[in-house]
Amino acid sequence: MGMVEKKSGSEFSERLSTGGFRFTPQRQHVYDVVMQKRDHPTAEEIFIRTKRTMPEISHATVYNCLDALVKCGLVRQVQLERGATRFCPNMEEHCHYFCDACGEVFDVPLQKDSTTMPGPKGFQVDHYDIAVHGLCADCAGSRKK
Amino acid sequence: MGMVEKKSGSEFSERLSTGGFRFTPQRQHVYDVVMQKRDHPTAEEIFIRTKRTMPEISHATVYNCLDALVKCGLVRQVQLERGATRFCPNMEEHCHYFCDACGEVFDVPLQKDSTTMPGPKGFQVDHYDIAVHGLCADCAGSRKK
DNA sequence: CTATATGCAAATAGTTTGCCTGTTA
DNA sequence: TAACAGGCAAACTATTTGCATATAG
Repeated sequence: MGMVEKKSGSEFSERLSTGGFRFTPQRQHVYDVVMQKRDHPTAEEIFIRTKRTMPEISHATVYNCLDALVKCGLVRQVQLERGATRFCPNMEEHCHYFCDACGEVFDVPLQKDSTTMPGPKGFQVDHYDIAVHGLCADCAGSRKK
Repeated sequence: MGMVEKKSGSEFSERLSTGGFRFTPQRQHVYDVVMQKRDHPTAEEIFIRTKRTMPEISHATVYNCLDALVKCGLVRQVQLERGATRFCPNMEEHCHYFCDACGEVFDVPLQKDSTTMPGPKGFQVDHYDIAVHGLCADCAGSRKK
């Protein structure tokens, strides 16, 4: 489930150059790291994971890579709470159920259609960012006690 | 339009105590400041505005007040981009159209119904947080040139 | 060969914390 | 008169920037 499909090497660099960016091994590594685990890591977490296979990578480069990947539509960026931005490998239209107690994030695919609200005149929509806040089953359960 | 209705003094302190908080003049001031202008200020901006009528207020207190107000359902907190959290006086169900170019925020009321997607089993929804990213009319226009 | 990207370190937000004093209920 | 809230400054976390070097196209 969930079309978290990693782009092949050639499609990856094509996407980069279409976006006006060069291919670099750092960008490839950061991309690989984000696609590898289907969670919602912060830049710091991605930095740590990337260092495992590329110890010389720097903080600034990770931010730079992530920005490039976001601009090319290869990963998504989400703000679920105060503090660190998270990154998401799932480029399918979906929303995030976020547990305010434990921080767990669940991707839920979005059925088309529902998004037919008229916005401000002339607003050119790029993408939707839908988060549902609350308590996950585990946390809701343990609060009842 | 937009039910941005400021609570009366007594209703305000009642809301606070229901949430387990005490009434303080600082909380009142911060609340007044947020309700006064229908925009989406950051904590820093609220700090600056509050200082005008209450020069001795501190940074930490503004954060504390805002947290209390959010927990009591008196203001909303939104994360629209990397960086500072913004606060919103509009407690009506609505979504935010956010211009990625100039940072302008537009509130758009949400018609009920549309939100009938099944989430993760047992997830206890508290609230929805819907942002629409893109370019406002002005910014979309000036890019065409 | 040249624009773009990297690495490093320092700078800058944004937010939180600790500690002591003041105030609310 | 407790428990909670405020003020201040320092600590922390997240992100950005400047600059010299390296590298992709």
